[in-house]
Amino acid sequence: MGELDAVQLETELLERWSKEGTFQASIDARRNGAPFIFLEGPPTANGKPGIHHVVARTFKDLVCRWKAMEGFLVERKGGWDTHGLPVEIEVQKRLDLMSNEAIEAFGMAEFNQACRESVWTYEAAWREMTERMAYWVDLDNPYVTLDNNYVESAWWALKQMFDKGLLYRGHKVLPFCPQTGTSYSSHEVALGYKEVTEPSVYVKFKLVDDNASILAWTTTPWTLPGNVGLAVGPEVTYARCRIKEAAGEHWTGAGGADVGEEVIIAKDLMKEVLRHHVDIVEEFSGSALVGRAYEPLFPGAVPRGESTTAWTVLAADWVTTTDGTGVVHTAVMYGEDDYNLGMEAGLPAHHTVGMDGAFVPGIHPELDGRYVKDCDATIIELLSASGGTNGKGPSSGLLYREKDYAHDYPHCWRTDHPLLYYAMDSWFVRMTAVKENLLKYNSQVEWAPDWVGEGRFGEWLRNVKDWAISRERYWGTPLPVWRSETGEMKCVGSIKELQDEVAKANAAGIENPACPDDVDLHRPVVDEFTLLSDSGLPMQREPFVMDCWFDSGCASFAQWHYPFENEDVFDGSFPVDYICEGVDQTRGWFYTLLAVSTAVFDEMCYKRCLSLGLILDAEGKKMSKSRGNIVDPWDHFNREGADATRWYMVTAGAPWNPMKFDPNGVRETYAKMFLTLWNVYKFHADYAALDGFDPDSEGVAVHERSPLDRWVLSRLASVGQAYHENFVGWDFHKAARDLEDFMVNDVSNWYVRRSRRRLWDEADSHDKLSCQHTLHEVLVTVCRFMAPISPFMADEIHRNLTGQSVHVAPWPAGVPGSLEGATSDAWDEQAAKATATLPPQDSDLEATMALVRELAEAGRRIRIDANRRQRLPCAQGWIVAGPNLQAFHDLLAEELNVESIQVENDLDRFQQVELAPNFRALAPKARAHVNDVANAIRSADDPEALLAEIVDGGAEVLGVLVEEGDVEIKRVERDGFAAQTVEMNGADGQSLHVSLVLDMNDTPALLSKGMARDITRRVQAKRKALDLAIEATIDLEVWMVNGPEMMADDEHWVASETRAAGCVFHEASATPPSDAEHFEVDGTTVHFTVS
RNA sequence: GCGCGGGUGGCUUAGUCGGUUAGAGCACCCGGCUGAUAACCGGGAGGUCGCAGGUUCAAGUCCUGCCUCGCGCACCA
Repeated sequence: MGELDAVQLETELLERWSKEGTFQASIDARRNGAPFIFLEGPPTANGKPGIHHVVARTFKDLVCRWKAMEGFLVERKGGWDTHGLPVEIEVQKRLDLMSNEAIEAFGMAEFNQACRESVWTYEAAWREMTERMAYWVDLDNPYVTLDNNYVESAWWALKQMFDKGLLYRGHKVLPFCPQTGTSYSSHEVALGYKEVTEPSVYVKFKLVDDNASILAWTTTPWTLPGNVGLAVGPEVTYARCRIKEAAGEHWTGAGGADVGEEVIIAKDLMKEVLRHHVDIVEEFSGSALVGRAYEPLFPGAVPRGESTTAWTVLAADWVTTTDGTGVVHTAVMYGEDDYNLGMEAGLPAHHTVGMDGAFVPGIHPELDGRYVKDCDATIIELLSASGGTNGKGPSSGLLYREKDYAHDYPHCWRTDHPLLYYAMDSWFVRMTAVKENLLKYNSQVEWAPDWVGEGRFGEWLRNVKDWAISRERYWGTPLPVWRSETGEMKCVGSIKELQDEVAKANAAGIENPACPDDVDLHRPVVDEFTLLSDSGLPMQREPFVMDCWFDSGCASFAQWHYPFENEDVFDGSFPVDYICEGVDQTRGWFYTLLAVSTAVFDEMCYKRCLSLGLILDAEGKKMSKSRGNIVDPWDHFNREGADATRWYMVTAGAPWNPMKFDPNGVRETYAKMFLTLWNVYKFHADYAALDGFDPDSEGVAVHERSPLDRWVLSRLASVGQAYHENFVGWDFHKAARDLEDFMVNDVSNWYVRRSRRRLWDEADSHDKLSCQHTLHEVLVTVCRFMAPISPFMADEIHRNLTGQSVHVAPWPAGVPGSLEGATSDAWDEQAAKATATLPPQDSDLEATMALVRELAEAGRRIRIDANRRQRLPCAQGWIVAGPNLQAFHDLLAEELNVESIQVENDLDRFQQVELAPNFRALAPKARAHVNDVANAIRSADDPEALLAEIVDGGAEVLGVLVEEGDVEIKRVERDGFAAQTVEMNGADGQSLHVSLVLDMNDTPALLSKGMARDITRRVQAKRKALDLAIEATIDLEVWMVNGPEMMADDEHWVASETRAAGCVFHEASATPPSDAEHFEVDGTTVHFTVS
């Protein structure tokens, strides 16, 4: 029997699949089926694939394969995400172009060319991984987001939005990364929150015409030079406090206040903020402060311009007293609320910080030109100086306190630098205008798990913000909007339109480069076109590219170059049936798909979405390059194979739960599921070959087969049915765990073990044929069920058994996709049943066999308790109570090693009654006494008598009338017998107590027989050690010291079992040769030689 | 801070409507069985079911608070 080499098996199959075109065949075979549309979330190929990609691809693949087996037509177009910041950053690192200036000096065209190439860096690695793991997807005709066709479709979509008024140009405060020079949308920001501890400061804003200062708090000292206002809550109560005495020694950090100095702060926050003993001089509401002027902290940093409200106190109803001082420092350009308030109140809008993240000249000699995040200490120092930064503060300076403040702050998801909130020009999609539709379509999606859709994703949609889609970058889908000086705008939705507009501009005398049909829709090419506005002005393209999430959000139609081509294909495949990605895509792809389809088509995009949990390492830590705990899928592909890796990933837990990837788990899966399956198959195949078994020959009707056969077939049907239902409910892990358990425990450890002797029979027999058919049917069906999860071994075995690939085989639970009028939206159970191929179920038989197996185990326990070795037979075994097991008496006798099985009808001979309280029934009657009553029942002196009384109308126990339903009657073996009792659930739901009793008396015949078995076992082991062929014959000689009298029949039995042509049992006086094997059992020493 | 999902022997995990002694696998120990595979069977050791309260005759399960891990939201001053 050949050893299993899973890796070789798989690589050979891969070759075969590729030679035979099995993937295509599996699609073609369902050409007439109803379509099931899968949409691939495009990965970027400029990073190496890891084990988490294998997980996602396994779940994508298994659903597609499953649906295909159900008869659906499942085409699977691959895709690549090729634009965006990740690509640019890779290239920037490689070419050492760490700023936008550097890129422009290098040349935008050259830079973008480098990006275009960089995108494919790991394509080969992705392809190899994809093929090796058997993810069936069409990588030869994928959609690629950088293709002109794809970009053109994206342009078309933008124009739809533009025409609907959903695309607009705005000026907003956005999270901005000075390193990459670009702002981010909220879903990108969400990728980069990190907890940081930074100095926060309480600053005194000295009032003009008053000695008091208003205290305000900020966590971003770098925004202080930009301060132009203070916001107070009009309803909030503020207190004017006078410092009573100097602070104690516990003061830490910079800042302070002199005795007699006065500060204004929200009354509720005095305790929180003030570190001095103070007297409250006065209390007033915030509105009393409104309009008061204060001294600018950095005079001259912001020009006053026309503003009359600059450096005064303003009212804002969003000011709270949950933290800070109840006074909000307002720097118009660096906070969303600040900006809105500033616009309302007419504060000067002036940048104190450049796009490079450094202070602009003229702020302060010590700050100008420095990166703002490096200036915290300097600013604190400047404020603390006597008189403060403006020289008009108190002698204690303008800083009251500094305090380290820990909070989550957004960081650039690519460069890890802190983001700055920064007012800038940007383009937006008005998602807030279609919020209701987003919610409506989301509610129609079948989410797995459902709480992601309702909870996490729903939450996100309820808080939806306009989508900032423009990026001040180079490599991406260019924003197709041209704009004139006066703000006239035109959005271009196709190449044709661009050509028309260029022609129009050229006709008006504008000079433009050529615009051929294959014009590259990227920067800088498109930047060079100047178009003509309706009023005759030149228009330049808005110099942005799109958020790359917008690209992938267009995948459902842009993959088909819709609407320029493939209109019918698109119409037939939208919305898609199924997508599957990691839960981290909730705000990524899951959102952008829905956002685009809602804005463009006013429709949902996907009907079902499987959201996968994160992949953690064996310790439960997130896998990341920096931690170095990434698992390389090839470690397992090359050791246990892709089958075991995939099966492990599916069985490790619910798909949406975080998965701890334990390399040892893969090994375990291999040893259990795949070795077992393979050996069962080999067992079948070897005998089938030996006997010339033909599965297509006339079989044996199931009802004519042995109970063992009917049992395993019934189990197959039960497990298969549940397997299918678990698939439908997304519980792939439960399905696979149950199938594995069935394979290992029911098929291998019981059915095959019990059937071995049936196949040894060298003559053709009805029973042998039944067994072969049964095993054949079990294996074929198991292979079909497991094929979606682990497609290799299932195919190998299926091909060998049927001559056909499992991947074109039908799903055993039915093939609804092939039925007339089928849709992918619902499993038509009635219709599908007609095509199901599961064998008949017999639940009584399953329950009976469960009992038989328990009795067999009970027998082993009895022997251990009684210290009787397994191979020494017992004369007799009694089965007490329970159902009729006649059909299994032979089997049990063999398992138990007893000469005969008898049914004992007199229960009392071997069993006694035990009573247990039924709390559910008893509790309402006995109430607080239930435990006392329960104990009384349990410890009754004479349970039989008590039971009789209960049955006879009820017994009074501690004042409670105990009736039949109040107790559970348990029958257990009587003390003093070699017996065990097992419990089973009868067909009527009653629990039955069945005892097994073994006769422990020895007779010469039993001792002889037992010895024969021991000798046989040793000789067989020796044969195996000598590596003899199964049919090889031997000569056997046996010597015994202190042995039992051997019966002639037993000696013959030993000879025949061990295929001993010559077999000699020597007289007790004979001396064995010195090289004889020997062993000892129950006081007998046995020597033997095999030759 | 708010929301979601977790926390059950060394590890992985099951646990229904609240019901008697919390179930399995891996690893470990002892024993058995085997022409049966990296197998199988029996037994053992190993559990304050995150912590603390509460409801109840009875809580891994329900309620409240807290701790902790992960994820998400808000992060504002």
